[in-house]
Amino acid sequence: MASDEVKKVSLAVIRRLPKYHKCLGELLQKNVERVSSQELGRILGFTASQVRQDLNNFGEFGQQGYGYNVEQLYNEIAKILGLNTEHKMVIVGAGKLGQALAGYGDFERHGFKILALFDVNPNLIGSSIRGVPVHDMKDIIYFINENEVDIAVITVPRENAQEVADTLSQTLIKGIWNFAPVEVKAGPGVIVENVHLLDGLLTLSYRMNESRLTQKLKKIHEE
Amino acid sequence: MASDEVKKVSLAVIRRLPKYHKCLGELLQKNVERVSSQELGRILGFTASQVRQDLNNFGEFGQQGYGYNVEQLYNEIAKILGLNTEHKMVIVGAGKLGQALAGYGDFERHGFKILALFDVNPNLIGSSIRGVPVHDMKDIIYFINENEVDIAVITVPRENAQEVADTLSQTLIKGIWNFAPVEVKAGPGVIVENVHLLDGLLTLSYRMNESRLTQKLKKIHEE
DNA sequence: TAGATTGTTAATCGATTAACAATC
DNA sequence: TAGATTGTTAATCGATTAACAATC
Repeated sequence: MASDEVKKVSLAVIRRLPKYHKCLGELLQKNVERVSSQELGRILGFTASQVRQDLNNFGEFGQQGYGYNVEQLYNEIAKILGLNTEHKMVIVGAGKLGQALAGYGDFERHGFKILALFDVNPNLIGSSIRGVPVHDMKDIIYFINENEVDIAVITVPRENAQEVADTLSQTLIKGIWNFAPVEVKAGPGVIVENVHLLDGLLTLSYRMNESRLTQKLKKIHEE
Repeated sequence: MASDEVKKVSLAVIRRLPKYHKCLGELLQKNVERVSSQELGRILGFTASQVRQDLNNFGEFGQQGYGYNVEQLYNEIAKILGLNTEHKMVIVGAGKLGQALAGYGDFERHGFKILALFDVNPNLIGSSIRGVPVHDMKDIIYFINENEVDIAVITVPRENAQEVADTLSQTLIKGIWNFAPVEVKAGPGVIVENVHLLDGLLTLSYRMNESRLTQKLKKIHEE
């Protein structure tokens, strides 16, 4: 049964797809018509070889002697990323972070439409943030199922994050994007992407620390 | 000159360090005294072998027949991550995201002290957000140098991000944590960590799309 | 001492890079 | 046609896993 063996695409490749997508979008903006794997690699800091290997995971998008058509490749990658259909999102937690994400235009621009925020705070319920209404947390299950919401963003405090994920797992939601600093689990068929903001800061701190040490070592050596 | 060859630690290892740190912190909280590489790996989803390899990049922290002392290892990793000294941060951009980060307790808890927010908006300048004052962007160079600020967080709109990074490069700042959706560059000696929020969302979208396709394929096959 | 578990070397696996025939 | 650049196979490189002697 070799025919339906799904060639698993590695996470490393997947995490590069948004970079290609963004870069091609910028080229498109500049009215660039075609691009070679070499040029694309140069811009992104990848080798031409890697660019070709990456893209060939998904199909043959190029043409020998020509390269890749920017618009076509942009659209192909959008399709691979699932950006050809509009996604409907809700944000759970209407605190500062929830509000920040609700106002972040980049999401809408890529077809992620934010329908509502949800919160338990009666002072927030009924208000609206940059045109996005804040609803009562009590109504979330009904709302998600009724509006065929795809993706829920969790921006509640750590203590409540798993509980929210459990509630969401009872709905028709397909993806959870979690900003609370815990690894939340969801029901089967629900894809979870955990964001670890602190990790990025600690990595920065490590690199600052390391560069300081390296400089110190250099100095010692020069003496 | 083999003696000062710095064995470069791979990025993959570095990005795991915050996970070890967090996990050990939780074990410490639970008063667990010792932990084996096997147990630590089990919790984090790594192999015991990988745990030992990772840690041995930085020293010999364990003891045969015993494992690792939780508190000691926690402190060692904190030191490696540069968490033994307090870091001073400022946030550039007092919009919703800047405000959200200013109120995020996890940073302080790990020794990252937020001294101030900076903005150009006269309505915000002079106010304070959860005890953190908002200053005029004009004063940022003086403030950073005077207060020996380590790290600057950029939460301004994309258009202004590089300009802010250029300004910061004129100061004694050591690290930049950039949330604007552009890859900012900084002067020599300044470490930059770019956060790509949208990338995470696109990766989630890809995985949702992929799982949908996989299920479709399965169905076709079953028929 | 005996059992456990490390640090470390060797084997395996996977991802990146190089090379080149195919072809536009 | 000649030049360019792909898709793809082979070679290399690096990271993960396995194995085991050292030792607490």
